[in-house]
Amino acid sequence: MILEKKKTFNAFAARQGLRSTRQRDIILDVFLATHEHLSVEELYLKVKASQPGIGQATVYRTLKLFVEAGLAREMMLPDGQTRYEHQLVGEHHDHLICTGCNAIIEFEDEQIEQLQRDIAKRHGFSLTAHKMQLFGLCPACSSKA
Amino acid sequence: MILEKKKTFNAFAARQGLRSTRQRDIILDVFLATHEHLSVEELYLKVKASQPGIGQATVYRTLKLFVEAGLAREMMLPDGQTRYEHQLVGEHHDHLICTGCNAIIEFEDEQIEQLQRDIAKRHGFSLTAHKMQLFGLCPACSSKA
DNA sequence: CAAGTTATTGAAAGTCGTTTTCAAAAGACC
DNA sequence: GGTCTTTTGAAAACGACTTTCAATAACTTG
Ligand SMILES: [Mn+2]
Ligand SMILES: [Mn+2]
Ligand SMILES: [Zn+2]
Ligand SMILES: [Zn+2]
Repeated sequence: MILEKKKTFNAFAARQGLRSTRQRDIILDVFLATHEHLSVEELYLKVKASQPGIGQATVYRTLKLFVEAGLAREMMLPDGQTRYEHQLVGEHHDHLICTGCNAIIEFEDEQIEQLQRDIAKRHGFSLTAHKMQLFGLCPACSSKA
Repeated sequence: MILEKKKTFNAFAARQGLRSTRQRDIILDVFLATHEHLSVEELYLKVKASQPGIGQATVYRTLKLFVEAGLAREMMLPDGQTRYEHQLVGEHHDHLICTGCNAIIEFEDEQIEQLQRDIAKRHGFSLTAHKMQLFGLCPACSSKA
């Protein structure tokens, strides 16, 4: 699975005439080893553990390549940092976010997706993407408050 | 209606012990005269037309007060600028955005809202807010492409 | 309404995430 | 290896916003 994603990226790189570098390999390994919604800074710190000399700019640049290659998705939470998460082909989910502890729960709701398509259609729009985030307090944070 | 909103703000200001200033009056007037989703910069330029000496920081500060007072809502589009729009008590809408011409269409969908509440409930969350934006091409932009 | 107190203001500096610049280093191809 | 390009890291630049601070304006009180 991880191997498959590496192949996806290598194929993308070849297609784009990108060179294969040690830095991109490490960043890809670190990214694929995570299962969260990490900010560039967080990723950068993890990457530096494997390879101290690596530059922040390279991490920024490389994550954008992952998005182009289709294996990462960019997301913005209200904290003003861009975060990246794995993107599986043909899959999509939205987020339920605890404003107390920043926990993120992923969900899919085909009914909502359909209603969204209906709304777009009603206005003659050709829909290309959407963003939906629900904010509240998770059970633990609710009981604390 | 505009008068009523001014009263809302004055009541808020009184409650908070805020002073009534010429700057806040002008910014409120300009804000209430708009019907779009304006960035701070756009608002600032409009405000400067009425009152050239006014500072950008004052516009930033004042718009936050409007949000606290409940008469404005803050929104973020992917362009990285905070925008403000009118907020009517008890009303809510989401946005359908054309990525071609940046047109914004507002919509409400009680079915989706209900499904969102269901999702939150299913995860034991107490929902406090949500953000939903649909992206695509409006009819005009679709036909161009 | 003058004096005293405190909030507000505008300009400029600071912050923070991100992007760009640029010279050195590394990859690709011969 | 030699040549041509891409990539890299450090540092500077950027852009939206926030903070600082001294001057000014709004209330309060006598
Ligand atoms: Mn996710
Ligand atoms: Mn709106
Ligand atoms: Zn929580
Ligand atoms: Zn359009």
